[in-house]
Amino acid sequence: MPATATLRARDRGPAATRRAILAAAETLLARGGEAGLSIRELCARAGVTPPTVYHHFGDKGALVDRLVDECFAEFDRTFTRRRPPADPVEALRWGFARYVEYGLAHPAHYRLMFQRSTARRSTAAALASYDRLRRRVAAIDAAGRLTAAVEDATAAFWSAVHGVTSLLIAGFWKPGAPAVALVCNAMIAQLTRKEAVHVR
Amino acid sequence: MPATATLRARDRGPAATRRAILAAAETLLARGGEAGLSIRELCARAGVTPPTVYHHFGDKGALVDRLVDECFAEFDRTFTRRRPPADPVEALRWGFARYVEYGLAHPAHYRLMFQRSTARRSTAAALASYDRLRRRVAAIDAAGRLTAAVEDATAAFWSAVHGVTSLLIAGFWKPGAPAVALVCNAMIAQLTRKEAVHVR
DNA sequence: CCGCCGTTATAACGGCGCTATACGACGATC
DNA sequence: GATCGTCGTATAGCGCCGTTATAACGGCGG
Repeated sequence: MPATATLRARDRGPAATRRAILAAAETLLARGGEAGLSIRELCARAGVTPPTVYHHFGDKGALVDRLVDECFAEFDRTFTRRRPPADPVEALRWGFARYVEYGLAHPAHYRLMFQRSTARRSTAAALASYDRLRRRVAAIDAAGRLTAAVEDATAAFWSAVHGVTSLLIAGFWKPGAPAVALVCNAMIAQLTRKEAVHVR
Repeated sequence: MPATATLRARDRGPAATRRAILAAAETLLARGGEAGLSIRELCARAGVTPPTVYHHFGDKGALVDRLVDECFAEFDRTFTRRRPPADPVEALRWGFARYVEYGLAHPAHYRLMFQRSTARRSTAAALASYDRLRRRVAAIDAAGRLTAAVEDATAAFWSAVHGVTSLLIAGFWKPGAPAVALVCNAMIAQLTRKEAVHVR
């Protein structure tokens, strides 16, 4: 039993209550996906009653938005915990591997972040993540090794790695499937080159 | 007002009732996505009461399964309505365009077919669709123009085109975005070749 | 000490998926 | 032609959901 749930909300302070609610939401999401994320079940786990949740977050959608922000924070940590290779193309390949890893480790989180049915506006956290990919691609371009516009290549890379990740998560094939490497390698081979080309 | 809903179920026969239920389900899916697909709302539109639905389909999941089957039938029609180019590689490129077209025309259907949260077993209809793609890829291989194993290349092609389609549907970029063509072209350029290579 | 206001709780509303039960129509049986 | 079983459909209700009107609690400024 989590310690945060043993205390009633009254004896804990608003900030801790917010944290307990988000923590319970994350647990429920991890266990039962978006469908398993129920306000009432969440309240039982967090030692809180529904009006408290609505007081702090407004409605369920807003609560999920905050949860997605936390997911993106953890997603970012996946890329910053370890150092990428110095070579910009290898760094991109390394980033693809981390991306797929995150999806497989947190499938419910991934679905919420990238496949939410109700189209919400992209949060700042999501845009920041996308921008990190763009900077990686820009670094390849700066080295004279990108064969397309930075903006387009970034979108293409994300599309491809998102495609393999979502099908992996959906269970259409297994983690080590050759298709995963095939897609990543094909995109890198086609949109980058081995040697720098100096355009003046 | 649809004619099928003006009659009470009693005066219509079981087969027509089934059809009316599925038709109402499809309308609701198209209008409000999976979340808008409610049994009770569906009943109101089909002129039917809940036990009738459960008598015919078992539960909501099974009803959705049947609906997905119908989606795959329409999906198939997208590829058979028009003739693909004779060249096998161009036929694949043509198929990618039809695939993306279908996703953009029927986003809620697409999500249900390929992004359903509750992982159901793949239906025969879904496997048949995948097999059609595999045959297209096998035709490229038979022409000596595939640079990977048929199985792996098929999975890779699907991953890539699914990636662009789902991000298009999610609204992350617009239909004409360069990334779409970039991904499709990169995959084709990397996994096929222009001229046949005869390996004996 | 009083009153205010942010925070939390009680209890309820309407809608959901689903079902126990009962009723009606139709074909088989005598 | 009357009887009966069976299949299809309807009534009414259960337990869950997200959400909210209302009220009680408790720390803080007066």
